[in-house]
Parts: sequence; C-alpha cells; structure tokens
Amino acid sequence: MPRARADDYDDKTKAILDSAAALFARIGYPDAKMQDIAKACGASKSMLYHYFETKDDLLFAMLEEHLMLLIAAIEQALGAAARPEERFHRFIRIYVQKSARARRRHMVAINDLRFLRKARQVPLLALERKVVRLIAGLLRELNPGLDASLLKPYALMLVGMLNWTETWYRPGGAIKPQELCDRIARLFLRGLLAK
Amino acid sequence: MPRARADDYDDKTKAILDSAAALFARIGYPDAKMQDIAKACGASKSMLYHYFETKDDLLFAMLEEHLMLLIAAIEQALGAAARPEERFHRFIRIYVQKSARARRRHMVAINDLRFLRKARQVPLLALERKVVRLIAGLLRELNPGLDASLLKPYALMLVGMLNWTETWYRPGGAIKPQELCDRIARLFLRGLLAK
DNA sequence: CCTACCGATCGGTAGG
DNA sequence: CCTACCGATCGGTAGG
Repeated sequence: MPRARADDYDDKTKAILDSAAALFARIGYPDAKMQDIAKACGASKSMLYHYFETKDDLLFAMLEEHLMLLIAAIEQALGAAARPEERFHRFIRIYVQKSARARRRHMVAINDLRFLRKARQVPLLALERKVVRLIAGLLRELNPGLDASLLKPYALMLVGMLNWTETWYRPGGAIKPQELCDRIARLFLRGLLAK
Repeated sequence: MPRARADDYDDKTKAILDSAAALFARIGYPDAKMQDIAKACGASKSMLYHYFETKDDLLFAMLEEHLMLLIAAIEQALGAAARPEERFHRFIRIYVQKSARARRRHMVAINDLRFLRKARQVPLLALERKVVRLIAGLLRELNPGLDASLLKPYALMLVGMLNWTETWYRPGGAIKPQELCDRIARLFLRGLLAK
C-alpha cells in the first residue's frame, strides 16, 4: 500500500509556488535557479523535484492556476446583475486591484510564459484568449454598433493598457488604486463610445 | 602605424545586430546562444567577440541604438509645425508603423532589457523615460487643463496600449496599419479630452 | 531529504 | 607588431 501523501502537501506546493513567483517576478524565469527557489522557501532542491518534475512544470502550474483564477474572477464580475458600464468598472477593478500575490503571478504570465516550449504554451494561450473573448463580449454590450471584427482588437488595446500598469504602477504611490481604475475605465469607455 | 579598421567593420556590426535582434525577438535573449547568433549571420563565435566584448554588450548596443533612433523619430514628429492633434497622430504612426527591423528591436527592448544587470539598464531606462516625457509634453498641449501629475500616468497608459500591439498585431492581417493607428489615436484622444 | 554527482552545454578566451 | 579573425577548448554551472 503506497504511503499516504503528507498532510501539508498542498501547503508546501503553494509555498513553493509563492517563493518561485516572487523570484520569477523579480529576476525572470531563466535567471531564477532551482537552487534559489529552494533556498527562498527553506527547502532543498531535491524537495522541489518531489513536488514538480521539472522547472517547466513548476512554471506551468503557476500560470495555469493564476489564469484560471483570473478567469473565474472576471466571470463573476461580468455575471453581476448590473448595467454594462457598471460591470465594466467591476472588470477593471478585478484586473488591476489584484492581491500582491496575484500581481506577481500576473507579471510572470506576461514576461515568462514564452520560456515554456511551444506545446506547453498552447493551453495557457487558450486561457489568455478566453480573457480576451470575455472582454470582447462586454465591449459588444457597451457598443452594439461596433463592427464585430473590431471587438477583439479593442479588447487587446485595453488589455495592453492594463497589463502595462504592472511595469510602472506602484499601489503605494500618489495615485490610489481606485483612482487608477477609474481613470483607465473612463479613458477607455469615453474613447470607445465617443461619436 | 596601426592597421586600419576593416572597411566593412560597421556593416558587419549591423549584420550581427540584425541577426541577433531577429533571434532575441523570436526566442528571447537568455535562450539565444552566441553560437546561434554566429550561425545566423554566417560568422564564427570568435568573430562576434571581436565586435562585442560580451553578450551583454551586444544587447546593450542594440537597445541603445534602437531607443536613440526612436527618440529622434519622435522628436521629429513632435517638432513639426502643426496642430497638437496632428502631431499626436504623427507620433502614433511613428511608434506603430516601424520597419520590421525596428519592430524586432522594440520587442527586444520590451522583453529583454531586464536581463541586463542593473547598472547596464540605467542608461537605457533613462532613454525610455525620455520617451515618456516627450509624450507627456504632447498630452499637456492637447489637454492644458489636466493635472500635471497625471501627464506621465496617461502617457504610460498610451505606451502600454502601443507596446502591447507587438504581442498581437500582425501588419499583414485584416486591420491595416493605418487603421490601427487611427483607432488607437482616436480612442485615446477622445478618452483624454472627453468632458 | 541530503550530498554527491552526471551529461550537456554555456559564455568567454587561449595560441597562432 | 598590429588587427582580424579561426579552430579548439577552458573553467564553471545548470537542471536533473
């Protein structure tokens, strides 16, 4: 009979992913060595390989979990019983006002997904496209007159603006997160709806 | 009397940087080996080290040249004798409708600058900040009533939208480059100026 | 779960 | 004696 999994197996998996995400976000996936991740979470390199078969598997698990959580959060915001404008604001807040933990993972998704081999990227890119589809659907509600072929391009313009905030915006600075969300939402909405 | 530098020294330098930029843009700086760059431009690895002391020097030279050319092009577009709105459109066109060569370098600037060590990043980050300053100055002309502390955040929102196009926009697709530029410019301008 | 390693491979450099 | 390279290989380190 195989030995039961340790009680704290899932906790340790999360701890490893948190340490790795912080390291990947700071120095990037290629420069983050398994040795460094191990030290950061008080484990041995061998222990890491007990939880993840390869370094790529670790990155994949991190990004898959993050993107699925992000999609679930977006779907919840978009499913609310409210006017499209209100749901748009909710979406922006979900996307920008993430926890520090989610922000680090989002940076890794933006910067380091490309270091997975193509076959491993495919399911993650499908999740990213689902985010774009959800946004495009919301834009259609906001501006029913917009040519359908332009919904995704506009969604991607918005995603670009939002993702880029990870490179320059610091929540502790002069602009409060709520204000940033409002300004981005208003800029985009007015631009989209202007006659 | 020292032997003169080979006549084609500058040509070879450019050929190396072009091959390296294409490779960096496709697979990223860390995975692009000096050996691969050498093969791509029909040179030996030793020849590369004759032109660039280290791999980092090669990346630095590529990005410094690109950012200085970009700034020069932006300054020319902004210096034109025309209304601010017209100069804004010129700026967007400069930034989006780059040559394939410049697009590859821009992708490298976005994705791989972080793999230089901190000290080497500093002068390049200063050039990037100059781009933001130039845009912020233009936004001030477009909307003199906007709080000065918001000029750079708005400039960065625009930069995000523009830079992100490198990840999804293909010039050969359904949307012509000129149309993309017009849509981005109008979206942002209307959003910025809406009452 | 650790130390001790391996097979492979890297950026950079030697002699000529 | 210089610069411009080449073929070969170094010391060190990575993931596993």
